Amino acid sequence: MTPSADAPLRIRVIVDKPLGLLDYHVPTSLKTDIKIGVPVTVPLGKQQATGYVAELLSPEESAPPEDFEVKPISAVDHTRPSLPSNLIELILFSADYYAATCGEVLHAALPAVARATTQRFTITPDGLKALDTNLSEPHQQLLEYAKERPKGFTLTGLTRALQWKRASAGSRLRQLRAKHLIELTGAQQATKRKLLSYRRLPTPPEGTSKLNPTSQALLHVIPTLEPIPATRLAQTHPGIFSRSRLKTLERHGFIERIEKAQSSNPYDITVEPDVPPAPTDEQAEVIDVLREACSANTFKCFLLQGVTGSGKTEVYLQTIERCLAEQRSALVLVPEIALTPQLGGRFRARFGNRVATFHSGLTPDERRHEWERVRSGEAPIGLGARSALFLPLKNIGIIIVDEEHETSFKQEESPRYNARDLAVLRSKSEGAVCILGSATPSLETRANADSGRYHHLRLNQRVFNRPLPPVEIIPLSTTERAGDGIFTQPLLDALRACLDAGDQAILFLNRRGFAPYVFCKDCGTPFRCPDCDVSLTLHRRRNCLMCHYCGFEQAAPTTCPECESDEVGAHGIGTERIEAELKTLLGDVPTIRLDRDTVRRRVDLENRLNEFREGKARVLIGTQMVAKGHDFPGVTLVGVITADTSLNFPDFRAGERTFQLLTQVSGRAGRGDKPGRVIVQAFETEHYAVNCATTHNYDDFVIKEMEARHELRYPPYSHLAILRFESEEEALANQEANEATNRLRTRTEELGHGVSVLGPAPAPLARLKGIYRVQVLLKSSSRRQLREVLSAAGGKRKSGIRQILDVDPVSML
DNA sequence: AGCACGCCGACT
DNA sequence: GTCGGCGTGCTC
Repeated sequence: MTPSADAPLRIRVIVDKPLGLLDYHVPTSLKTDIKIGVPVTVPLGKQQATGYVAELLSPEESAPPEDFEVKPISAVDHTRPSLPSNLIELILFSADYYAATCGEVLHAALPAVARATTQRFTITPDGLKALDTNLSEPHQQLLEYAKERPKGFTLTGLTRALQWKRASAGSRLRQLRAKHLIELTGAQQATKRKLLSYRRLPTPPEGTSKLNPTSQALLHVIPTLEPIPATRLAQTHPGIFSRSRLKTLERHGFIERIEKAQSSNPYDITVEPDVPPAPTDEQAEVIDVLREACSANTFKCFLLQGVTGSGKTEVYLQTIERCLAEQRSALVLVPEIALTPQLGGRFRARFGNRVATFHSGLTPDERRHEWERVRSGEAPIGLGARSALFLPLKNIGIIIVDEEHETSFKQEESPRYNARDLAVLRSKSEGAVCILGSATPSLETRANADSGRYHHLRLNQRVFNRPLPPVEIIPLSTTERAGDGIFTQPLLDALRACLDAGDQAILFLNRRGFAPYVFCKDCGTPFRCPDCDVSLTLHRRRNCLMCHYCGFEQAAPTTCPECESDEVGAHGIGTERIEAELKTLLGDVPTIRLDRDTVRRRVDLENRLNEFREGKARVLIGTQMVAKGHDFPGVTLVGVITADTSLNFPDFRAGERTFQLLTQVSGRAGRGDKPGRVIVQAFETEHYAVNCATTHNYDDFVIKEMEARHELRYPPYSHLAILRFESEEEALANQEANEATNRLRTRTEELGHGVSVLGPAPAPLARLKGIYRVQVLLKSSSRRQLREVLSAAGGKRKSGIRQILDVDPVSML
């Protein structure tokens, strides 16, 4: 029975604040507009907040509450788009599952697009007069800042510029506003600017010769077909770009200005349409199965396990094609690091502007435009990292998670969601097909495939039947070393042979800097980070010691601060040291180093990888950055300097990570016409994570690793949650952790549940950025029981301490 | 997140 | 004595 038209309507709203659902009632006049997903403006304390309708309560459910007053919503916000109800549902579920507020999830889900408006402030005439009067120093600074910005400024901008805490910046702003020295001038969307794009006109006007050479050059980098945004031109051709030059070109009729960008993904604007290649027999079989599942219109989850180079992307493309043909949309999630224009390029080549891509290189304008293209249905394919999970797609037919084992799908701040797991859930609630793709599936996913919950598909052959490269394993403990001991003789010989043959090589070590341990040779004192529980790494190029966790930096010492000895030693190997040693051993072989020290932004990575691909260097030295997804046809040798660096991490997934990394990096060899070769140096040559990677034997690895997990009751044989307490005061952190543990233990006993409460214990990184970290680990074979126990976790809020709940953690550190 | 309330030190 | 700084708590 439908509620009568005059019955009071009560709703629950997700506001764009870190809060839970809030109740409001709807004035009769607004009733007809109210549906799930509709944007509304609501009174919240003294202010107006923006939010979305999440629930319509039936009259029976909406008994007037005792403890608060239900206010009416102010208005339906017609300036912002509605969200599809399936997205609202996903947000509510995620908040509940990961113990976050739905406001936080909303915030993470919407790219500053349909979100709240940013308030802009300006100085008033009174404010200008008040400068240099007897105001407090911070107030003076604030007014100075405001004076410089007649167009207005935001709280965030102010906070950043003056390096204040947000809270104090806010209260100072409020104080000045109360005195009418600052006023609120607008609450428009922060990015109101139009995206200016330019297109070269096919018929140039008379008198081309009048242009100076620079303008000529600029003219020629402007495409004739698709307009290119001015911002992009500025980035790609900083030498010849200038705003006035563009204006001149426009005035003389060489180019035209387009205000609303037609192609919103200027990043890879020059992609040529491709023709789907004929799939291999193996691919064809898999594509058939997946297409059939898509046409069935019901939820089904697949694990697509394909060795590196087996052509998973082509399988995705051809399966999506079927979905689109059936008028359904597609969502593709890729790990952060793989978010290269390359993959986006392949999708755009196949599907043109039906793809909306999201990566960190987009400006807010572009991001917002892509989001709107998805929402309006113009782009039925959404491609992006983690947060793309929340794209407002309607009628989803397929969700693909590529490299599903990657840990970057898990957000390491609240809301601590795992996009891979939520992808499966979203597929289920949409009746869509889900594909989890990987060469080395996570143990969790593998277990689901083994149990039959997921359907297991395999691609065992590389395209063109290229063999996987043979892997030789060299024991570091017994093999003769060359030079200062980084290279064993066999690896050095292989490297020389590779270079002599005119080929390229990759050297991999998962550790940057020169040496990870620095100490006094006389008294043995190690150099440690003053704020973290880790040792400092020597960076020789920058001549400093660095903490890789907090960024602390100090000049490289020449004497020991304890005993004043001038014998300071450095132990261990980092990528920087490999580069130096290579110079010693091989002379002037051109090398490229790839790690966080040499690659700051995505474009750096792209540029360096391109340089290497084009043969500008012979050896590529790097951390895990070199391991992921790039094709280097010229590479015939991959050398792993120390395979077991990541094996000794105090995390039960250390073995899995090591295996995955080794498999990935091995896959870089032999991707061209020449066969490849991989040499792995290791201390623990007998460890199965090393062993199985060298024999390309995922299945054996899984058997061994599953045994270990089973024995210790770790996932996939249990579900985990970590409750962590962080405080500058060690005692406080311990005390809170103890109290919480007692509450949790009492609860488990009361409920008679099979939930283990382990700890409290210092986190593996017991101190980080000056904060002590104590944690409790909860294990249970039943998710439901785990959740029930966790409900006892919440103590009362206390100052000086932060409590973090991490459901399904991917990192124990 | 923002905003108000309420408690402590440097000024009239 | 008050002003104004920042810590704590609440928002349907």
